[in-house]
Amino acid sequence: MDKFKQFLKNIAPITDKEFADSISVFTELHLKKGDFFVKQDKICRNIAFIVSGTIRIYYINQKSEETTYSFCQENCLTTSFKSFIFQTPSQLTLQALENTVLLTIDYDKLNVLYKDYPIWQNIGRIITQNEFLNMEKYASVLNNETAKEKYLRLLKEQPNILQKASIEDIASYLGITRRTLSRIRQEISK
Amino acid sequence: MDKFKQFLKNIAPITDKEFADSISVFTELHLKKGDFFVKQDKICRNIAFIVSGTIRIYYINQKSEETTYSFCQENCLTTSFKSFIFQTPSQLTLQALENTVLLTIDYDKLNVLYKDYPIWQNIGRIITQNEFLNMEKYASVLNNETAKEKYLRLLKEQPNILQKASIEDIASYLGITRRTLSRIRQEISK
DNA sequence: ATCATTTGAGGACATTTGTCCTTGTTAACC
DNA sequence: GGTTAACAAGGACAAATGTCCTCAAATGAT
Repeated sequence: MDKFKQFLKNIAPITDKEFADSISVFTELHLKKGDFFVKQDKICRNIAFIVSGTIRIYYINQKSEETTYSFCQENCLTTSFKSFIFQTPSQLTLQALENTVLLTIDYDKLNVLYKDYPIWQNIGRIITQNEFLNMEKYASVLNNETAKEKYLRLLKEQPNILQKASIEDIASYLGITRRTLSRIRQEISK
Repeated sequence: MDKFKQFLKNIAPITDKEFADSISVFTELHLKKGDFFVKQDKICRNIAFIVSGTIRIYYINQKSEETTYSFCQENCLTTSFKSFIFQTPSQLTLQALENTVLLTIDYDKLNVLYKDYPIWQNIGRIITQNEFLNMEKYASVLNNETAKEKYLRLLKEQPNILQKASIEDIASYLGITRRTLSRIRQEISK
């Protein structure tokens, strides 16, 4: 709970009272390794704060290959954004890579918060902005960096992902093949 | 003006009265080919609706190369998003690829609209969402498509960009070199 | 514990892409 | 109108990455 409060306070000046009122509509959800938080083609009803654990988001691309969209870890929010905001079927799948604890809120309850607490409007807007900036950064990396640079960046930014995700998952996140990632790892280990 | 009204109505149900009140705080700006709308390291004070023309957004990457971030055309919004929302120096440069007509509004005036007209809060939120979804799409393309696929996609989605942007600009947008783009174009022309 | 399945490393070769360069063409400027 | 600079095409070779594959180790299930 404290983690979530701190997370929100870093976004907007939510009062303790507002937080206490709000937190009561969140639900704690425990996922086991391999469990799904959102499945493809289902409408994503919830957005979640990750208290602990790791969620892998992926989709099936035009070539029918699984592509990792992102790895979400502790102290981050996770959802199938497009599906959640439009309440349409999700193209993304969200799956726990390890046992994971979430604080979730569903679409209707979030809209009640938006209505009752103006601060939540700010929080919602800022979160969307942050998601945009993250995606912009990711696109810039994909556009400008070599396979090796992208891998080293991931190691630096999410060092523990290596212990949690498979080589396959990481390769598709970086937009390269397993073979290329294997070569890079070999080269680095020297 | 009508173009802009239609654009806004497609986003949120703004009334004719609200539109008439709002439009008065926008400024029409005419850029000649080559003129800058936003320069790197300056704070981006304005957001603009493109009435006609084309804006190229680019940045200098870690290897000191110009990288095209996007091509914005008629009936779209354009700004250096991060710089505008945080009012911090822009990493992006926005330049007209041809004579361009804009409707612009500055940061302070937009915040007045947010305050006075709740509908503008919605518009602002939805625009941010759309920007996110565009960026998500772009990242997905960069991650999954080959050079040729990316080029064909650009041809399909922004066919007239070829007449307006240089091969260099297009190559950096697609994350490939001039040489590769030249080969693709040769192959296609057969 | 045993067997089957999944996963990661890496060989061999093909393909794609990049680098460096030259050339011809177009466009811009005095 | 002639000169210069910018731009696009493409040759030759190098480097990076992908494809297909095998093998060994790790993991999971019975």
